[in-house]
Order: sequence, then C-alpha cells, then structure tokens
Amino acid sequence: MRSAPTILHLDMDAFYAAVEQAAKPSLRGKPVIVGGLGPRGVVATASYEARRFGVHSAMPMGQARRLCPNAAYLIPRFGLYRQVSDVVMGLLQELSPLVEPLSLDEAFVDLEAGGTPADTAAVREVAHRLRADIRAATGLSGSVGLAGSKLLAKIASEDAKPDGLVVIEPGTERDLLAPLSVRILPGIGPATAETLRRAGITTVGETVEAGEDELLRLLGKAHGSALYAMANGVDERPVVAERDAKSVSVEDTFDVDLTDRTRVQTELDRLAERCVQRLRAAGRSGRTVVIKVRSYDFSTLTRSETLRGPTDDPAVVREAAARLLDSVDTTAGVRLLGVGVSGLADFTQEDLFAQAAEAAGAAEVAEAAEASDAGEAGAGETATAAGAEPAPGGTAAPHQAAAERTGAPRRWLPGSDVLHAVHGPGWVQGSGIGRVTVRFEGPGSAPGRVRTFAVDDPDLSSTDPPPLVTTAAGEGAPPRAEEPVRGGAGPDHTADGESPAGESPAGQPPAGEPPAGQPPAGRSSEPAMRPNSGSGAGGPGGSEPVAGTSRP
DNA sequence: TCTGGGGTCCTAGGACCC
DNA sequence: TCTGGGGTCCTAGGACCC
Repeated sequence: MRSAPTILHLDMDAFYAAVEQAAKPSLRGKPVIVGGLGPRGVVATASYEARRFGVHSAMPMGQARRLCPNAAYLIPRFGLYRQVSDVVMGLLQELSPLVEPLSLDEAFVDLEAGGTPADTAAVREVAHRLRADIRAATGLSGSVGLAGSKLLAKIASEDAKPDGLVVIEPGTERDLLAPLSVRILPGIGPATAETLRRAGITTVGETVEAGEDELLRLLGKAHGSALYAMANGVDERPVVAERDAKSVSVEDTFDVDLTDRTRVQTELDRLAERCVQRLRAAGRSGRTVVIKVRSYDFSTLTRSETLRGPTDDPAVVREAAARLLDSVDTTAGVRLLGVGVSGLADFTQEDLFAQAAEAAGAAEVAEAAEASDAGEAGAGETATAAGAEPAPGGTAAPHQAAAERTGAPRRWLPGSDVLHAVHGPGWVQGSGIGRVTVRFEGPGSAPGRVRTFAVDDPDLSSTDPPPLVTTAAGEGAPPRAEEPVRGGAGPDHTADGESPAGESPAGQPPAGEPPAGQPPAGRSSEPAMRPNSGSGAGGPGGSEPVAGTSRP
C-alpha cells in the first residue's frame, strides 16, 4: 500500500463505439453498438447513448436490437482500435516505464516509478494533463482513477466514468469500500457472489465482518484469502510492465450447428492452422494442444494432449487436434470449435531452423512451407488471424474467403471503409438485395450524405480507415471545459471522489467533437477484416443486417 | 434471434516417482 | 501380499476478466 495515490488506472470510455463515432461524424451523439452481427453475435461495446436503452457489453445482439432498434450496428475493427490504442499507450509510456496494459482500452501506470512526486497535487496534475493529451491525440475521452493500489485505482476510474478523474486518498479505502457490493471486487463474479449471498454476505463490509476463516471455508484457500485482503482495502499487487503470454488459442462459433463429422474435422484443421500462425507470429512454440467443443446445448468440453517437446509445426498441431477430436461425440451438433496451444516456450527462428535440420525430415520442412503458403492465400483473413486480437463477429470466416476466391459478389460489411471513384471516401451503412448504402464522410468532415449503389459497382472499393486525428498540433482538439472532477468539493487538491459508483445510465453523452475541417489524409494500415456475416447461399431472409437505420 | 473470443488462475484427481 | 507421504506432471473443468 502506498501513502500517496501514485497508481493510475486509465479506462477509455466506450472505446470501440467511441472510435467509430470519431471516425463517422453522422454517428456522434447517436446510439452505436459494436459487436458480432451474425445470428449468434453479442455486444462488444455500446455507446453511452445506447446504454440508456439498457444495452450493455456481452448482451446477445438480438436482445440489443429489440431494446435499441434505431442504433447503428457495426462490426468491430480491431486493427483500427489497436492503432488508436497504441497512441494512447504511447502517452502512458511517457509517464512511467511501468505501464501494464489490461486490454486495448485499459492500463495501469505506476507514476512513482516514473518519477512523479508522491503527493496528490502532483499526480492529479499528471492525470489532468494525460486526459487532455489523449483527447488531443485521438479525439477520445478516457476516465482516470488514482489511488494507492490497483484495486482502488480501478474502482476510482469506474467511478469517474465517463470522462472524469477521481482520486482516492490512501487511508480512506476501508470506509469507502464497506458499503459497496462485493461484486466490485475483482475475482467476484456471479458464482462467487451467489455463494457469498447464501452466507448472508452481500457488501464488502459484511465480507470483512465474516472474517478470514469463514471466507476460507466458503471459497477455498486462494480465493478466500485474496478476498479477505481486498475487502480490507489491502492490495499489494505491483504494476507489471510485460508479461509473456501463457497460451494462444482461436475459436469460432458457427451460425448453424455443425453436424457433419467431415465438416467438423475440416473446421478444426483450419483453426489449428490459424492458431499456429498466431503462435509463430509471436515467436513462440508450445507443448500442449487443447481442443474445445461446445455443443448445441452450450455444454462445453476440452481435451488436451501434451507433446514430448514444444512445437510450432502446423501439421503436428493439426494431427494432435484431430486425435483429440476422435474421443468426442459430435453427432448432436457442434456450436463452437476451438484449438489452443499452451505450455509456451520461447522459440526463435534460429531454433526452428535447428529443429528442422535436426529432424532432417525433408517432409517436415516441405509441410511447413506448404502450410505457410496456404496461410497467405487467405489474405485479409490471415492478417486478422495473425493479430493479437480476436477476429470479430460471431461467424466463421471461411465463407467469405471462399467467396473471394470464386469471384462471388463482395460483401460490404456494415461500418467498413470504402472509396468511391467519384464521391470519395465513406463507409458502408448497410447492404442487402444487391445494393450497398454508403455514407460519404470521414473523421474530419461534417456529417455526410448517403448514396446507394449496386453491390458490384466498379467505382466502389474497400479501403483502410483514415486516422482519427490528422493534425500536427495546430488547433487539434478543441479545448475541453475544465475537468469535471466528481465529488471534488473544495479547490484544495485533497480527498474527493467518494461518490459511490452509481453509474447513472442517463449520464451525459461522451462529449467531444473531434476536430473538424481536417482533410482526410494518408492511409493507415488496417488489415481487412472479413468476419463474414450470414452463411453463403440463401441465408435466412436473404438480406444482410443493415447498420444505422436512423434517417439522415 | 440466448449466450463472442481471447485470455488467466485455481482446484482436484490420478499417475508416477522417490 | 493392507495401502505412509510427499512432490510434480498431466488432464478436465470452472470462474472470472475485458
């Protein structure tokens, strides 16, 4: 525990949705929902405007559509989000060498390790400047929590949302936590909360009163003692800059359950290939191959096999996966398949050569070459799979790749960027029945017009997203009104932000019109994402999901 | 239109070894 | 030819997080 609030937690506000709003002026101030658009998709992020309708992360997309039928529904574009994330993480790196990213939109920073004086006024000033810098560099808002531990810093940033800054002064932790639900503590999910509830424990204060012995009895050793410490505001976890991944995995949920055993095997092979590509891209190899099979009824099983030594050979992983599948009955229908590799070791390219030479297996080498060729054939899909981020959407990609190979009509995915020979840059608002609707606007433009084309219009092509902020200084971001610090009574830089996390669903919209009037500039390199929606021929209803039904 | 995808950590039983 | 007691590895499942 620290005597000054020098641990910072940054959480970008409704990140994916906010990026899309920054990129698409006509969506600013409107409900935007990013997630899988297939029949089994879920919400990844809902903008604050959409949250007012009750839409939230992890909600099935069908339910979101019922609650908020007029929202713009968009497929996630992780390449773009990663670019923006890199900018934000770069700003954090300037504050301290100890930056621990938790995801694309969240990170801890140890300000003390970065030389910030250990007093509240100094860290508050750093956080204030950080938020302004993030807005200037990305046009987006982030919420910041400052406290003496990770636990409290994260609670503080949650309390600060959206677009705020909350400081929790060391010494106030226990009193602040006592009335809150146990669910705010990390590691307490639905199941643990229910176990505690049955024991009459619902708040953090009641957790403390129950005592450590009782918690150990209820939850076991590791969980119980961790909970007891946290409930008392004790959290000594350090900010850790870099952690090596311990496993790599890929999985696909299918639009329709797979029943044909040959198809199941084919999909498993594909997943093994994708998994190995990711493994290799990370320069790693692994010893344990895992497959995951989710059945029609959502029951899930895993099977694993540990090899004699680490591998990154696609054939080896594919064959292990196939062996594992032999022991699984799939006749009733497979909803999801996954392949993973764990027990990771560092595996440099040199090691690979050594291994290949040693094995002297010409066959092995040939196979590896063949596999990497096959990988390149997938173009956009491969680029996605090679990234560190999940492929978007709930639907398997193979149909799309197949469509491109056979010259079938292109799919225009909602939200994706396009370029028209006459009208310039825009984005796909929706498509179906041989038509595609494009809105012509970009991050720096005014809200644009909509036009409709035939899906095979030769003037229309896919393109990379333009950068959100194209300025070099200049009048980049508009100066924001003074920071809306919560609970901060008094101008003194001392304790504020004890306002309990109420999360009013009617909170202000994420303010922030990014700079206007900038011409869209150079390209960035977003890998083409083709998560595919709908299954090849004759999908249900024969039309595709349409984004942004709101009228111009 | 019920429930994504990529991870981490923990537990528990059995095999195996000393 | 009644079984003690670790320690480690492997496998499977589950809770949790973003």
